[in-house]
Amino acid sequence: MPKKALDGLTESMFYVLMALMRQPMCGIEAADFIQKRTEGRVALGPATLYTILGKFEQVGYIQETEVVGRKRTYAITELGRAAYAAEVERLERCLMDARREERREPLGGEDGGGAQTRLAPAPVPGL
Amino acid sequence: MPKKALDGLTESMFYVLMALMRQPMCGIEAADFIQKRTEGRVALGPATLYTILGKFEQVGYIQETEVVGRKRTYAITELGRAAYAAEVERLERCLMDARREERREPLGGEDGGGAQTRLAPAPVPGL
DNA sequence: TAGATGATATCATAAAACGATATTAAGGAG
DNA sequence: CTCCTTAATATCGTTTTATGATATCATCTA
Repeated sequence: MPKKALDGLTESMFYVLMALMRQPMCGIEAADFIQKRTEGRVALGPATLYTILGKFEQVGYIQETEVVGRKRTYAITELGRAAYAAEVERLERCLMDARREERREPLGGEDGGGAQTRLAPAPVPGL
Repeated sequence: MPKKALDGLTESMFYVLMALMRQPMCGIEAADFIQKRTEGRVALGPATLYTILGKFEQVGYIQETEVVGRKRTYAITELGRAAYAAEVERLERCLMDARREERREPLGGEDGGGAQTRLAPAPVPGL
């Protein structure tokens, strides 16, 4: 979700935080965790992985806690936990909205008198 | 999610499809719908909106069904419905993984004998 | 001294987001 | 018909993220 940085995480970012929620670990360990937790569905290459770790350290979502040789261990911060929680909520809201649509729940807009979406002819299934 | 185009929709894209799932409509109507359905949480500007509509028409997620003056009405296609359904599933999987983590469910990796994630000291809450 | 291995770092390119601004069509007032 | 307003779409330019490929660097082993 470009432009408004980190307002709404990408899937990769979300899983990186999830990994560090579990326990402090290094980049490779996080990538391994993600692959296992998602059963292979999500797999981060090194570029994506370290780009995200760098960004997260910059903004204070994670913190380096140990360096052994080249291996850097990161722990999630309070700010990072908050971002993770916010992201869970965002995902839940998306799904909630989807379910509301399935039920064709009416919209609750400010005014309610919008010009258009008054539930018309019904979606042509033939397309 | 750049690079691998449209593999995993962005939030904006997801809601555009949701709008057209409801009924065929034009860009502005979709934007209005989104703002109402999300209670203002998601608001697309014209640039984002028409970029997405253009892209979606290119890849066949939507189809122009009517042009009245400058107003173009779009309908979702079968391909678009499939993409929407896939996205719902992706979101559900993300949340499922998050819930599994909360419960500290063990990972079910191919081998199970990964080097690291053996659930260690417990996440330091002090950070 | 190599060489293998584990881990991180960077480059270059593509995709997406989005504010700002421009363009265009239709309809109404005079 | 001409001018103005309004609704709707289109495009520019910049920022942010994603990612394959490749490079670097530390540690261990022989």
